[in-house]
Amino acid sequence: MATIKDVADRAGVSVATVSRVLNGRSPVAATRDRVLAAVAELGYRPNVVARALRTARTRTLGLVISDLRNPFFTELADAVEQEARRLGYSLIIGNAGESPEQQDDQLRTLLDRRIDGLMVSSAGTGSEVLCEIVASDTPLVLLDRSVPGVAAPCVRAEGRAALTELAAHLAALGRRRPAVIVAPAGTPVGDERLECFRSALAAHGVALPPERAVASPDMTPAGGRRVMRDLLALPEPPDAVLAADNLMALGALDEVRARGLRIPDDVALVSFDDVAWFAHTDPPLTAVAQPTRELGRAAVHTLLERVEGRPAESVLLPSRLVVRRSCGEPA
Amino acid sequence: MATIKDVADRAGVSVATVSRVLNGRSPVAATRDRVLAAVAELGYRPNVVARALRTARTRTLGLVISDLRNPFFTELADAVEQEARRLGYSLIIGNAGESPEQQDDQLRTLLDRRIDGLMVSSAGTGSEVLCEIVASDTPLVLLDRSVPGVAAPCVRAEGRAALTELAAHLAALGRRRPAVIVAPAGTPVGDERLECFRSALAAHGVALPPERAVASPDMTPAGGRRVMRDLLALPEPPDAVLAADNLMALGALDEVRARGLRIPDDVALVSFDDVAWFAHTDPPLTAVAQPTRELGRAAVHTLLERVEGRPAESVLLPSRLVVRRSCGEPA
DNA sequence: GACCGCCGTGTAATCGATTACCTGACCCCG
DNA sequence: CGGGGTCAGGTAATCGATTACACGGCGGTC
Repeated sequence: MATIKDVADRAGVSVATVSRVLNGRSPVAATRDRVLAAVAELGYRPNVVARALRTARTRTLGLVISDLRNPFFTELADAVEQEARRLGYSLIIGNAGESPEQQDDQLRTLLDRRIDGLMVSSAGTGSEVLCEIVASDTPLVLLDRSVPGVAAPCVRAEGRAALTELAAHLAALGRRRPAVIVAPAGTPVGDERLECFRSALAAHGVALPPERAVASPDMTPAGGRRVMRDLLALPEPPDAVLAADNLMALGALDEVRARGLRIPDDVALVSFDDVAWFAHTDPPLTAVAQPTRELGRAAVHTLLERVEGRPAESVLLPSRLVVRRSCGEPA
Repeated sequence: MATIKDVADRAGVSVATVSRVLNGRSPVAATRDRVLAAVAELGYRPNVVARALRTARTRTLGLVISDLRNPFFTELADAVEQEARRLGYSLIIGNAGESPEQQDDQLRTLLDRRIDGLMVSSAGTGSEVLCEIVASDTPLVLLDRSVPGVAAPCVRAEGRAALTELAAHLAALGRRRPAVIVAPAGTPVGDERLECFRSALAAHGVALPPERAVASPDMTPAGGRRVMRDLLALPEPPDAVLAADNLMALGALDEVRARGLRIPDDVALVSFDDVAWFAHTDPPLTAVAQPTRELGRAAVHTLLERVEGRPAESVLLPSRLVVRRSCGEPA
């Protein structure tokens, strides 16, 4: 593999000149042409490892997500990668698989690779490594999930408007006994969404008592299914269920089907998180859609502000309600 | 951030000694303890960029996949990452988004980062960059999709046994007019699977005429849906359809539903590729399951053979039929 | 007691780039 | 025609690690 020295020899100049040409700091056409010709002939590509060592910049960002196999995060990661690439950065994705230990492992690996900045959609609550990162002032942006005690800008979606709309939608369809399958304990976003939904319902004179807001043990279809079973076993079972995440919604759907109940006739189902698959379920699921791709883009922009030394602020984007058919047809 | 020199100063030894201790080449307990104490006190972590420059090894593998948002590839990527990490390597994932240009872009980026080896699940047919990679003898393994003209070991699944089983399954359920939604042109694996299925059907006296083996324009739900529409418009519409990929199967399912037909009563549907979601569709889809995680693991092992200078061979793993309810209940 | 060999450790070269600093050619002006 | 300014481009230091080589101290052997 050709090095800058080979190019210099071939063009009959010094390595410094080659470097200058390649970085656009040589205005002299004659030498520049010779150098570029040599680059082309040798198929030279700069060694980014050496460059990173010298400049202390890798032009690489890191993204640690809680679960790569969750389609919401897959799309988020894809959006982040595209935007990073568009702006001349590479992205390294680390998958935490919803395990705090694996998350820490991924964080360490990314730090060791001297990435220029880090985005984290944290699994579980505050991590020691995250605090170290803040302390070491590596640019950090929290994505989708804020972490208490970690002072870093957070890019996420809020659901107030969409949940207000959802409450109205359900009320208009005559649903009086809503329930929520809440995210596992320790997800502050989840609590916030719950309160939002509760107050939006109250505005229509509909109550959301604690026994109908049940936390799932984990963010999986199995967890969602379990909670749905418990909800349906209630003396007054719900006539509409909101699941706080797409995987739990899926599990809830399974439980409803397994009991031979029909959606939306017997119970309405809504998911927080819209993923492409929901358009293909039977019936297509009404969902609160987070602006996934915008979140990814905003995260990259916010992070690059920090990378380039400017202060950066948190970003809160609106979600919107996507009405399909899982709550019944509007009149 | 502490460097090896800081550690050396603190421990009162030279950088060479620190390096030797850290790489296990110093058997002397006394100095080793001093060095390790200094490492701990300073929170020293070796600069992998510098190490990579010196040793010309990054302990990083690259994976380029055709579409990150396709759940089959997501799971594949996850499996590859886990196995790589288990063996002490990092993985950088590049998403080609089913675009050959973007694939080439990702390949170049990975080469520039001086990864030790590369796994590619290629979008489209032979790429110039892929040939360059083979020529530059960067260790390369093809994953899931072989590429004609690229001499590299290929790790993929074959479907003979599963398709034979599927043919028997369909025959036993009285399906006489099977059809196939074929992968877009230029996917050799697709043709092979088609032939496999055709001959397996022939063994049961069932024909698969060309008009019932239609290639989709692309690997998307929309493409699958379009082909399904054409198939159902045939004078003799099929009574069982095999889609060559999970996304096309999804589109096919939509079209069947949109027409008010029922699965399996009016038409049976089978997907090549099993993904977690298929257990949650209505009805749950029968599918040919590739051994996704094993494929990922095998790809890493094969690649590391090449990385460590040993010859490596192609791997062909068996698929298996997962019978759910989309072809009808067995008698 | 001298010599040899072994072994632990330090010195310095090296990987491939970037860049501060210096040199020398050329031009312009007085 | 000489001095100073401009500027292209070369020399060499540098980033943080690894590692070949040199060196010195110690122990064993004759």
